[in-house]
Amino acid sequence: MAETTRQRQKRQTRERILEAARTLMAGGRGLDSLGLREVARESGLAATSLYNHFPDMDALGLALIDSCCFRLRSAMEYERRSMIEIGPARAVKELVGRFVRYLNDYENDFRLLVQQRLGSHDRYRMRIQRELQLLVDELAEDVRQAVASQGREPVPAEQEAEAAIAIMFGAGISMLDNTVTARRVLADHACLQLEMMALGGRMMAQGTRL
Amino acid sequence: MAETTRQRQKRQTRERILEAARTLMAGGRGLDSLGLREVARESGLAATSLYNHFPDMDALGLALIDSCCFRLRSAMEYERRSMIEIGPARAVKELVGRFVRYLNDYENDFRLLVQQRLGSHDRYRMRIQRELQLLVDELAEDVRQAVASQGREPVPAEQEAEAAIAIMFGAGISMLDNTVTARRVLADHACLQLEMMALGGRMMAQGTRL
DNA sequence: ATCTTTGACAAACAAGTGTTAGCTGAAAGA
DNA sequence: TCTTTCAGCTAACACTTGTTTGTCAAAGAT
Repeated sequence: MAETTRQRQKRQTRERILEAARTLMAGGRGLDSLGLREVARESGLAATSLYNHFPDMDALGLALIDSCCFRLRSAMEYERRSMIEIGPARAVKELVGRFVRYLNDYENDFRLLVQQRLGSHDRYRMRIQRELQLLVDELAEDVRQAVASQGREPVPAEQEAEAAIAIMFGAGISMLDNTVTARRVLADHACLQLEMMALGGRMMAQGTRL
Repeated sequence: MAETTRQRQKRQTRERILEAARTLMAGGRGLDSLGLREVARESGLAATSLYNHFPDMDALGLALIDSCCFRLRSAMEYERRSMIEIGPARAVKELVGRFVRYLNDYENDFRLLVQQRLGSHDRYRMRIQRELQLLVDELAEDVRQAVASQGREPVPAEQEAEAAIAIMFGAGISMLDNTVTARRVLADHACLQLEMMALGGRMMAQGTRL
C-alpha cells in the first residue's frame, strides 16, 4: 500500500522536528536543556504542532536517541568474514577507522549518546546501554571466531571487547575537542592500545600472568 | 590572621549553595538543567542572595566542577612508593579498589564530571580534561618507575595509562546503574582488563607483535 | 459533491526563569 | 560609640517554558 500525501507530509514534518533538535544540540548542548518551543521555532512550526507528532518532550528525546542508536549501529556494521580474514592487526585498524569515520560524520550523535548514557532519564539510559552492550557482544563474537580460525587458545573475548569499546569511546571523547589532524594521532594511539590489549589477551590465554 | 565571623558565615553559605546544587543533581539531572532560583530555594536562600557568592550561574557551575575535580584528585591520590613496591598485579587491584571507593562515595560527582566532559560550556570541559590528563600523566609516571625498578624494558607507559583510565571510567559508568554486588563483578572485570593491558604492554616492549 | 479526519495554527494560562534596584539589620572597623 | 560594610531580603521586570482550547483549511473517504 502506497504512502498517502498526508502520511508523507507528517513523516517529513516529524523528521524536520528531529533535525531541528539536532541543530540546536550541535553546539554541545545537553538534551535536557532543549525546550519544546525552542525546537518548534527552529523547525518553523508552531509550538502546539509538535503535539501532533510527540505526546511530550520525553517522547521526542527518545525518538532522537533511537535514531542516534540506529546510525551508530549502521556505521559500525561490517561483514564479519572480511574482518576475520584480514588478521588481528589490520582488523584493529579497520575497527578504529570505522569509528573515526562515524565520529567525523555524526559527532553530535556521539556526544548525545555519551551524555545521555549518564542522563536522568531511565528509558534513555537503558536504550543506550543496551545498544552499547550489543556492540560489545558482536565484537566479542568476532574476536572469538578470529582466534578460533587461527587455531589458537580461546582468549577472554568479552573482556577484550569491553575494554576495546571503552578505549575507543575514551579516544572519541578526546577527539571531539581536537582538530582533524590531532584526531589522527589519537586514533593511532587507540590502535596501539587495542593491539596491546589483544596481545595481552593472547598471552593470558597461554597462561602467562603478570 | 583569624577568620572573622562574617567571613566564616559567608564561606558556610557558599558551601550550603554548592551542597544544594549537588542535592538537586543527585537524581542524575544535568548541570545545565539546574536553575538559579531552584538552587536558592533548595539552600533556603532568596534567589538574589546567590549573587553575593557567584556572579552568575556559570560561576556556580564552575565552582561545583572545581570541587568535584578536587575530590577526584584527593580520592585517587596515594603514596607512590607503596604502589611501586607491591608489584603490578596488586597495584592494579589497589588502583581499581581506590576508584570503586571513590565511586561509592561520590557517585554524583563522577556523573557530573563525565557528563560535563562533553557539555556545552568550554571552560567546564577544559577544566575536566586537564584534570583527567593529570590523572593519566601521574599513572604513566608510576608505570614507568615501577617497570624501571624491576629492570625491565620500558613499556609504552602513556598508552597504558590512557587505556587504563578509559577502562576504569567505562566500568564506572556501567557501575552507576548496578547494585553494589554487581559492581564488584564489574570491578573484577576491570582488573582483568587492566592486567591484560599491562601484560600486552610488557610483551610489546620485548618486541612481540600481533 | 459532501462529510469526516487531522495537521497546523494563534491566543491564552499558570508557572518558572535570570537579573536589577533598593531596603534592612547585624557585624567589623574607627 | 559611631560609622561603614555587606549578606540577605522583597518587589519588580521582561522573558521563556509546557500545555490546553478552539479555529481553520486541506486531504481522504463516502
